[in-house]
Amino acid sequence: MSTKTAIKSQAKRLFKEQGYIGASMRELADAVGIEGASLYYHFKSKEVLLSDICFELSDQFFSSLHAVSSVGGQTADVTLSNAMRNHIKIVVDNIDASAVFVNEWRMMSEPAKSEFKRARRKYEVFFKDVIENGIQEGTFRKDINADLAAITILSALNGIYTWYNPDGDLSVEDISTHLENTLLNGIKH
Amino acid sequence: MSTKTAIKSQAKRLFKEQGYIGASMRELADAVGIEGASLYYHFKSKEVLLSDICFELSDQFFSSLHAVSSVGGQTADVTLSNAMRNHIKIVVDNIDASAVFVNEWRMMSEPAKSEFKRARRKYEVFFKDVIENGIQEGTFRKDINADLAAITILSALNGIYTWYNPDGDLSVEDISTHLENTLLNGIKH
DNA sequence: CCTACCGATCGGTAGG
DNA sequence: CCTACCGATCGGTAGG
Repeated sequence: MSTKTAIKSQAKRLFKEQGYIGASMRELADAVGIEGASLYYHFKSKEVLLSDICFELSDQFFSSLHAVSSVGGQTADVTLSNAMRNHIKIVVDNIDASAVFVNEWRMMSEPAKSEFKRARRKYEVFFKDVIENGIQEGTFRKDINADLAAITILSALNGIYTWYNPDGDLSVEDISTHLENTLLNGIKH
Repeated sequence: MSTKTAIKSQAKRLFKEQGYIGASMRELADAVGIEGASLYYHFKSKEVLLSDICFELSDQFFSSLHAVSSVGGQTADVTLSNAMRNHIKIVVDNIDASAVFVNEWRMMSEPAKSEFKRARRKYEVFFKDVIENGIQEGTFRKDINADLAAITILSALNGIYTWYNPDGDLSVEDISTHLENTLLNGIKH
């Protein structure tokens, strides 16, 4: 693993554990095994490190949507289920980066911050549109607010990083099945 | 409003906007209209401010549970619905504090941090127990994982602070109805 | 609640 | 990738 990759990897962990501002560049350098000043050979600033981490994950989320929407002729519930499962897998495979993505993006300055917000909104709108299609198809109930449902679902999926234990006995498959069930079918009989 | 109350109120806003570590005591003092050093007359340290904010909201959540469980003879779906609605109202009425509660509690040091985690887990377990009761009653489906469902529901409810707009056209009642519907009944027909 | 102050630490740069 | 360094800012205290 290159030094640059090692820096990014440790940055994800430290930004998650102590927050972007709480984690110092010296501490990061220590974790990697170099001097503080040497970090600036690899990254122009602390903030570039933050935006790299956030947009790297954002790109993964959009790749997933691209894969999901390139499969045509599915009913909305299948499309939504696929998008959710992909999202869950990305979060579980990138727990530290997900925490940064969810919590620390606000610390970016402009114009990166606005770009990030636009991307995140676009992602939410994809989910909203799938749900709206499902309502028109008759797959989903017509009394639901598609935008609110999309945000609710994504909140629950993004929350996974707060409780997921990589050493626990829940597989990605288990989590996907249960969350999909709860959010799409509800818990009532 | 007393100075102490004003400090806490501004601290909620600043901790939300800039994170606990990113918000400085000088900035907080400016927002209140006093000198930085004067804050220490009202609060022993920055961290006491943080834990006060977190535990104040935690207390509100537990008061709500107490009210919910003192009403006996309800089926689990009604109990869960009441607990969810109360939770949503507390979040919406305390948007800034909710952001701190969800994101910044990790910055507390021991023993407050462990105490906070225990309280939060106890709260989750209440939800889990209600769901388990509902499964045994036959109110809820028996193939759901009660603990996972509880955490999923609370993730979605806690996420409200990230998108709720106090000046928007969604009332607390609207939000409660839609989220309850989505999470308890699912979005499928 | 203020003035005056302090040691510690921060992100970042110069020059090699 | 390191040594040496810098201005700025931090949370907090002393004494009034």
